[in-house]
Amino acid sequence: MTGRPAQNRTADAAKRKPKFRRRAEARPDDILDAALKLFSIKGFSPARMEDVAKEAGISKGAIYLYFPSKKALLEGLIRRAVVPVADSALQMIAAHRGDPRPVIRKFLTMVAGAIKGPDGFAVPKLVIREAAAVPEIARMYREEVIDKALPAMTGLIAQGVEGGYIRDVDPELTVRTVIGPLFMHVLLDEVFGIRPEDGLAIDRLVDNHLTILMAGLAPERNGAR
Amino acid sequence: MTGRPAQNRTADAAKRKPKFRRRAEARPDDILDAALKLFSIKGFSPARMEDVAKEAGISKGAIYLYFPSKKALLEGLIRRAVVPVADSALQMIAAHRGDPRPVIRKFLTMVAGAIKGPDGFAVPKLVIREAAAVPEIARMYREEVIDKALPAMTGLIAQGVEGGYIRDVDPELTVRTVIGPLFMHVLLDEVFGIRPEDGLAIDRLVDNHLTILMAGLAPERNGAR
Amino acid sequence: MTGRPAQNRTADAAKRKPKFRRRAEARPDDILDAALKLFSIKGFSPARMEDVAKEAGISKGAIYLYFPSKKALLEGLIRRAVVPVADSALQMIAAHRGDPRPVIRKFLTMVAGAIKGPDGFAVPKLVIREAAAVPEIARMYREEVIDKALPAMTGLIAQGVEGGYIRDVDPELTVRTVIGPLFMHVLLDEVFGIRPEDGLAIDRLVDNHLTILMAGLAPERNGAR
Amino acid sequence: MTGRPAQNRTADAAKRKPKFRRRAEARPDDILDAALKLFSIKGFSPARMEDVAKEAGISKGAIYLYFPSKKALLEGLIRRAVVPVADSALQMIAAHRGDPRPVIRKFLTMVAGAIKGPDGFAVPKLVIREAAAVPEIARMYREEVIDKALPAMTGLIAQGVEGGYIRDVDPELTVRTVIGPLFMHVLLDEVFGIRPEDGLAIDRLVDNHLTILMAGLAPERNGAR
DNA sequence: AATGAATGAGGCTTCATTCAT
DNA sequence: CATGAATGAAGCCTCATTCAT
Repeated sequence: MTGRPAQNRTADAAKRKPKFRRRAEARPDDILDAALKLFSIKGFSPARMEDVAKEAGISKGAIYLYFPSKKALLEGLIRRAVVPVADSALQMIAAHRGDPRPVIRKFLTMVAGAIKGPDGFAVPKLVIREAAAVPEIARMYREEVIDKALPAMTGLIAQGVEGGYIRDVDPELTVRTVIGPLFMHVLLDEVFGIRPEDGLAIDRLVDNHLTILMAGLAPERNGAR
Repeated sequence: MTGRPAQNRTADAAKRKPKFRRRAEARPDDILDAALKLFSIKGFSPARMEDVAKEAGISKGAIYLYFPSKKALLEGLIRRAVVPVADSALQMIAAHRGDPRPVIRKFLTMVAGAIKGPDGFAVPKLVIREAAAVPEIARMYREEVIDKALPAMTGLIAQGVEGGYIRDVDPELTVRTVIGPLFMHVLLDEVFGIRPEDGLAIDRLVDNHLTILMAGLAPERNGAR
Repeated sequence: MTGRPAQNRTADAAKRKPKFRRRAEARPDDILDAALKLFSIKGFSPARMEDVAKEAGISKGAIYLYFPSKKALLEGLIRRAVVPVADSALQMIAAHRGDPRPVIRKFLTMVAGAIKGPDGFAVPKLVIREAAAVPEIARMYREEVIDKALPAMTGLIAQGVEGGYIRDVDPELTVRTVIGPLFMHVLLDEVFGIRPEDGLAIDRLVDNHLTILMAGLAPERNGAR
Repeated sequence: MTGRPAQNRTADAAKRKPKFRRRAEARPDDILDAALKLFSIKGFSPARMEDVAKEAGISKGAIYLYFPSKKALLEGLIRRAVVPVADSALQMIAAHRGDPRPVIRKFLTMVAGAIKGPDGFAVPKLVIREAAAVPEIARMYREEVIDKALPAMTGLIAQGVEGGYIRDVDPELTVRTVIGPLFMHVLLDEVFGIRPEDGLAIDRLVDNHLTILMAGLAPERNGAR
């Protein structure tokens, strides 16, 4: 759950290519954009440095002016995407008091928004794919994203249970129920191309999920079950 | 959501190797076991045929007696895992009439059981990883698993809504809410090593999720919303 | 001072090449022969593995079946050449008692013989060239050859001085006078193509050198100097 | 046997670099100094132009303002070192009449002096290393140094023999006996780090060698041998 | 004149695949 | 059937050289 703006410098670079030599400016970012694209399409290992270079509008060797190795490219990719997440959304959650359900609603909406953009899910998907082979990126992503987001949500739910806003559930496991559906929705789309007829429909997904979730988390009326 | 019955011949083969010449039958399955293991650990592309051979207790060349290429190994892997799923569980679902919620409960429990075993999630994870690079396996898995399971569940929910057993939700999207949490739970475990303190706890996860889910799907008491 | 027989398997291999695949036998030695040749001609760094392979009559990849890297090839080269030297000639020297001058004569003749063959000096020359860049080979050659030969000669001379067979010289430095000329002779030939009109004439060189050396080492007649 | 007068501007340049922009003159010499240092340490081929530039305190591109290629750098190096030798010492030798042994003594002392300085042997060693790969430098060094020094010494000895100052030896081969030990001494030091306990001790080496050499060259007393 | 970013040919090494045994 | 030596295409990375600034 991250995403990155990724300005399309790539296209511009391609146009300027006719010139024999080019000049510096935002090269590392261009390269990371290109790498993200190709690693996403072909996977880290099969993607060729030459293709990344071409996509970035530079030469093979130029990449090594900014990144010492292919693996460093991957790590740089994750690192760049991971930084902004850290503090932005989570303050809101951790600081909350009172009924946590509006916060949950806001959180899911926010995540949905981040994912909707083009390649909004590219980095997480890449992490999932390559985590087994490149443990560093799994660790980095875990430490910077998961280990911050998950406890925040868990705490929010725990506090909701204590405050009587939420039925007596296991907070740690309930987090899966909260975000799992959103995750699954995107994965079905990204991996198998499975999506509702009217496009990604991520807003409708969140709405539908929230309807069920809120009812499901609501404290039992009297004691019925 | 599959798993592979394929008994762990791998380990046995390795043990017997030094002694007796390996048995002549069941070779392809041994190879697929080895391939699954190595593709899971290192990824498809970085895994070497030689390692697969060693893991299977045979020679490099012997693999090619049964599989024409590395890619065929991957496809064979998916195909093997995919076949049994097809018909087993889904009949139950498609055939159902009446309150669908017990079926949902049974379904999730069943899937949880399949995943719990060692490498019960290996194949789906492999599909997720390699789908972008090897479209064939994405297609195959989609056609054989997803396109059977998803509509079955969707129909079950739709019918539940019609029958008044389930609140008025979008069946297609609700499927994500039903199975997403289970999926997320396993992925957190497999990719990041994140799991509850008492182990995978997949049964507790299902219990907790079902509690929320059933309450969330229950028809509104009178008509409020 | 070493040399190696180096049977010309190379040529034969070339003839057999028309066959698509070849069989194993003395492959590592063939490869070392080829490597020695090419490293000698072009130097270690500029020599290409592909050329070594071609010279050896095999494919690029086949080299790596026997040697893990280019550097290992160089080290293997030195190691192979170095082993035989160790014990052969030096026993004679170390064991000697009495007038050492006949032994010196024998020693120089022996070394001259070893050098005379084709490429008899190839390995030492390679060591000299690459020692600065690949310290391992310098160390290996030093430990296996120099550190055995030099002390043996030094001891021989020291004992000759003590026994009154040799004038009062510094044994450690005199070793340079004993073998330096032979060394210089070969180097002039190998590096600059400078040799007497009648070919390498190494026997004549030794004769001439011995004449001077023996007179030079002889104890002073009465006491003059 | 040469050495290079070229004052060690290298070290100075490095020190001044951070402060003032470097002086505009004498750049080529700085570059050659840097090149000599790096070629000596790593060898011609492995040494990188960038490192040479850094060592010289200038930029990569600046080298190409003075030398058209890496090879030209090597050749320039040799050429610079070679010029002074040509005329200086050899006049003395060629012009000599009478007993040549004092001249030999003077010559060896002179060469020893040239070698003693830091890197006094760097160029010859470089020539030896790269001669096989870059024939131009071998030829140049030969023509400018060897072909001048060797015949001069040969002639000196020949004349000594004719004049009865030296025993009846082959002048061409005797040259090896005269200078070989000095050469060997330095090579043992430079290549293998082998030197007498009290340092290079090149003066003692020359003394010891001369003792033997003079006695060895002296005409036979009456006829004994 | 000087810089150093950029290029791209080329080298080492890997590994899927073949095939002689 | 099985083996594993051998092949050779291909990938990562280096670095001499160029040239826009």
